This record gives sequence, C-alpha cells and structure tokens, in this order.
Amino acid sequence: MTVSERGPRERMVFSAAQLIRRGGVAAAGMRDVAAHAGAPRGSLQHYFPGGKEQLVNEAVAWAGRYAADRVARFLAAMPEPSPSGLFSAMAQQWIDEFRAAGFAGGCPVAAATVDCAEAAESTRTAAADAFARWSRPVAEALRDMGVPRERAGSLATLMISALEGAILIARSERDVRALTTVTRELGPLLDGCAAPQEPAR
Amino acid sequence: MTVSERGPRERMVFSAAQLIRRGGVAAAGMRDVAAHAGAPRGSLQHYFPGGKEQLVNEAVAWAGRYAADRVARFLAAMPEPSPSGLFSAMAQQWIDEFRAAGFAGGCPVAAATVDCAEAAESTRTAAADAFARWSRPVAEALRDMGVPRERAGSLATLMISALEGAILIARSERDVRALTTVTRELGPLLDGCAAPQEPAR
DNA sequence: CGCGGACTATGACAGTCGTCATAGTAGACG
DNA sequence: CGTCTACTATGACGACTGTCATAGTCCGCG
Repeated sequence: MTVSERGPRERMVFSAAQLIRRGGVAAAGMRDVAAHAGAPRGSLQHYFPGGKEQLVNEAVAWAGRYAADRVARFLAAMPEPSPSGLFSAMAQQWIDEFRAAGFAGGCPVAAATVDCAEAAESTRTAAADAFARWSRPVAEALRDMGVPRERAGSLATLMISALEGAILIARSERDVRALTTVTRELGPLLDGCAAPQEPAR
Repeated sequence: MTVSERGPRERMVFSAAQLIRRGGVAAAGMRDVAAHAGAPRGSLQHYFPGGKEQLVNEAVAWAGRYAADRVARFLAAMPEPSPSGLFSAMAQQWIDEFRAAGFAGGCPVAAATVDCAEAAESTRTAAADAFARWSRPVAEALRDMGVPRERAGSLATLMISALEGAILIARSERDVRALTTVTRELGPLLDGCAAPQEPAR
C-alpha cells in the first residue's frame, strides 16, 4: 500500500486514487491531491497538462493494475489454487482493510465510474480498461484451475461484480457482513465449475 | 418512472435521485434539482430545511422504496416464481433501461454511498437502510420459494451485490454484457438452493 | 376586509473548485 | 560564465457551489 518512495508523479497518482476512494472524484480536489502526496502544487500542471481528467484517468488505471497484481500475488501464495480460494482472498483483502483502517474508502474504479461515466468519456473508458485488466488474470487463473475456457471470463465478471457490490453494501453498513456472506455463498458455485474438470485428468 | 404529477416536493426528491444517478451527488446541484423538477428554487429551503443532505437522504430512501416495489411487482407478474426468475427480472430492468435510455444513470444508492459514506453519516445510514429495504422483499420471496430461512438473507445480499457490481461494469463498458453474464451464471446457483426444498412437499 | 401561514422570488454571501499566467529556482551541459 | 530545460511557487481568475436574508405573492379563514 504505502510505497511512498517513488517519484513525485507516481505519488500524486497514488494520492489521487486514495482520495477518490474516500469521497468520490469531486471530493478529491487538486490541491488536496498535491498536499496528500507531499508534492508541490505547481507540479500538477507540469506532470498532468491534461488537467484533472488526466490525473483521474491515471489513478483509475493505477487501481486496475494494482488489483491485477494482487490477484497474481494471491495465486502465487496459494498452495492449492481453487476458484473459491481466489475469491475468498480477494474479498478477504477488503475485509482486512475495513477492519484495520475503517470503512473510509471503497474502490476507486467504482467511484470514478459513478462520478464520471457520463461526463468524461475518457474516464469511462479508463474505468472499463481497469475492470478488464483486473478480470483478465482472474479468468486466466480460473482456466488453469480447470474451468472451461468459455466460462472463465463469465465467472471472472461475476466475481468482480459480486465483490464490487459487496464493497458498496459493506461501506454503507460499516460492516463486513456483505463481504463474508458473498464469499460464503459464491464459493461453492465457483468450485463447482472447476471440479468436474480437474479430477478428470 | 415518470410519475410527473405529484406534489412539487416529491418531484424534487425524484429529480434529485435522477441527477445523483447520472453524475454522483456532487454533480447534482441544488439549482439543477429545482430546474429538473420544474420547481421554484425558493422551495428547496422550504421543503428541505436540512439542506442538501436531507434532500440526498430522501432521494436515497425513495430509491430504496422504489427498488423494493419493483421486486414486489416482478413477483406478482411471475406465474411460477423462481429465484433465478426474480434475479433475471431485476437485471432485465436495468438491461432494458440501458438499451432504451443509454448508460447515463446508475444506481443512486451506490452513488450516494460512494460520494457520502465517509463525509455524511446520515447519508451513509440512509443508503444502508435503502439496501436493507430492497433486500427484505427479495429474501422473503426466496423463503416462499423454498429457500431455507437462514440462507434467504444471504442469497438476497449476493443477488444485490452482483447486480450492483454488474451495473457498474455495464456503465463503464457501455454494454449490458456484465448484466447478462451475471444473470446467466448466477441463475442456476440460485435455483439450486430452492429446488431441494420445494419438490419435497 | 384583514390577518396569517404556506409558498415563492431573488440577490448576496463566503467558500471552493480547476485552471492559468507569470515568475522563479536548480542543475546539467557547453 | 551563459543558457537551456525541468521543475516549482504563487497569486489571480471566473465559474461554480450550498446557504441565507429579505421581500414578495397567494389563498383560506375569521
């Protein structure tokens, strides 16, 4: 999370994502971003000549990359990968964060979609790209676990949808209940798609 | 949807929900709400002395009631209710709207959660209440279909989570793919929970 | 008629926003 | 040394925002 020692540009993108997570795009002012990143305000227009829209887009892209990297990490850490195990790890990351840091922040991609999908076309596509980048390693992992190729993508979409929705509900309730519930209910279904293939080898 | 002839107060709440749906809470200015509702600007402070926060909260509550009513309608219209049929109807409503009216608006409860969960406590609880009110008739319907009592609530949470997430993805992609995918993948699981009970009678 | 409450109208306020213009510093290179 | 480029600093601008104060209209009731 706190990879503070990068260039000031990366820090600003990261800070933008952090602030967007909390109160949406409108609540993440340019001055706030600079302050949060410990970067000079004047650098904003230097590094992001495209203005706020560019900054938001890069923050969304960063979030997509981050999510994809986490998926790879989860998989690498699992001795016996299973679809339910992967989903559980993805949800557990949010449960852990909510418990440790409170329910202040949600998913920045979701926030950008809600706030900008209609107003800023480039941000909308940035969000779509982020979801796609996130879902790709998930689908690939499912295939490796024996899920038929044509269903892997669909299940990845289902997993991310359920996770995003549960994050919303959890944040509104200030309770991780929705996340644990979704994990419990979705797990068996996911494994049911992999099982008929894997032991058949 | 367009129940235009109500009192000006209701129209303003409705308009607020409509605008929040599109660009988030920040993009729904008070002046815009009055204009969209065809209501005088001066009425805002008269009907909503609690300011924008009150207006947003009522819009969120309205959305929760609306969603619950729709669930009741879907059930009443189904000759042979099934969990997958209910979920399909819920998702289909969104598919129809996206196809007919474009991807301009998402779920106002999700938007309010993203934008206000951290900043405005009352809006956060309003969103939680809206989700609860929405999920209650879903859970009750599942019970009536033979889903064990202790799982009905969990499945309702899963359904709403998956739907909310799919709405987000669909809006970012400007494609109903996520909604159709989630419907297709979740349907069998949901019916699998009801089947073992119902035919046993 | 006259009074009173519900509702409307409108301009002003203080604040914040993103953006820009302008000037300034720091360091590398010739 | 001079100069060029990368980056920083800061104040100002106009366009908003939500909120408020004040005055005005309308209509029913006594």
